[in-house]
Amino acid sequence: MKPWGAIPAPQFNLRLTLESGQVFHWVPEGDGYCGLIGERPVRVEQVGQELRVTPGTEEAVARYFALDHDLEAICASFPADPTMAQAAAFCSGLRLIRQPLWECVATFLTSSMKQVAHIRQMSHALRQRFGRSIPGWGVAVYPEPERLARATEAELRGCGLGYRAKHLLGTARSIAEGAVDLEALRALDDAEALAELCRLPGVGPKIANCALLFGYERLRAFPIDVWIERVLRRSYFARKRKVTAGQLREFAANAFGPYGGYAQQYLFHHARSQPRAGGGVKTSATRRAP
DNA sequence: ACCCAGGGGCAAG
DNA sequence: CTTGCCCATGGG
Repeated sequence: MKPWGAIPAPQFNLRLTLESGQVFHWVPEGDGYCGLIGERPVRVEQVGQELRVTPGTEEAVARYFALDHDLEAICASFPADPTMAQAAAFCSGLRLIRQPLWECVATFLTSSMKQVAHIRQMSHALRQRFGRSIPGWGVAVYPEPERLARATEAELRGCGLGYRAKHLLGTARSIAEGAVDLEALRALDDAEALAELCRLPGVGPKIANCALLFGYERLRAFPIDVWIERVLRRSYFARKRKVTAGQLREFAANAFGPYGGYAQQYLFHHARSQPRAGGGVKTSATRRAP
């Protein structure tokens, strides 16, 4: 009997998906990754068009990595332009992960102004310090809002959060005391859910859209950060001088269709993987030219 | 609408 | 080793 469960995974690229800035707690191990899906420890490795996973986690893994998303239909819905085509080709097999809500909101809250390496460090520090640890497993469960609500700002700063400590504490308390109910937001439309998320301290339009996209599976959500802003200005507003944030938002909402979030993720990851584009090199996959 | 604090890893000097 | 870059949110 095989020591793993097998899942067919056509049109899927595990490495690309896990290293595209969606989640920050998976640890490379051998030719695969160890991590958690919610509270469940999982090891996953891709061999060709098959995933080999911890036995019993097949269903959770398939759902987490959204293997049911129809990538062909999604890519076919994108606007037909060279920028989009290049990004889609570069990101072939990249899927949007279905993340647990609280973990998603909290992690993206801490991501503001931070590079991937540091977001990863903060995530692991918070997990180790406040989360339930699993014997024999290198990654601990992300701490519940109730647990973080009992922490002090100084303790959170001790996890490397800096000024984000205050925001995470405030947000954890809002949720722990029921001022905002993340589960209940599932019933709202995109705009209403966005507004509710923005009530949380440290959560603005960018992070709220990340939560909509990665947590609530609102595949139209289009988070705009400076990387995406550069792509949009360069590729879609090349002739215009003054383009306001509002114009960019409006354009993004209309031009990329029902799967705009996928388009955004592909444009984002492609842009960040270009060597020295815009000065900062951020992803672990990028390397400087010799 | 504009301006700037804030924080620490990391690349560059 | 030291300097400067990164770049979301909130508050003035």
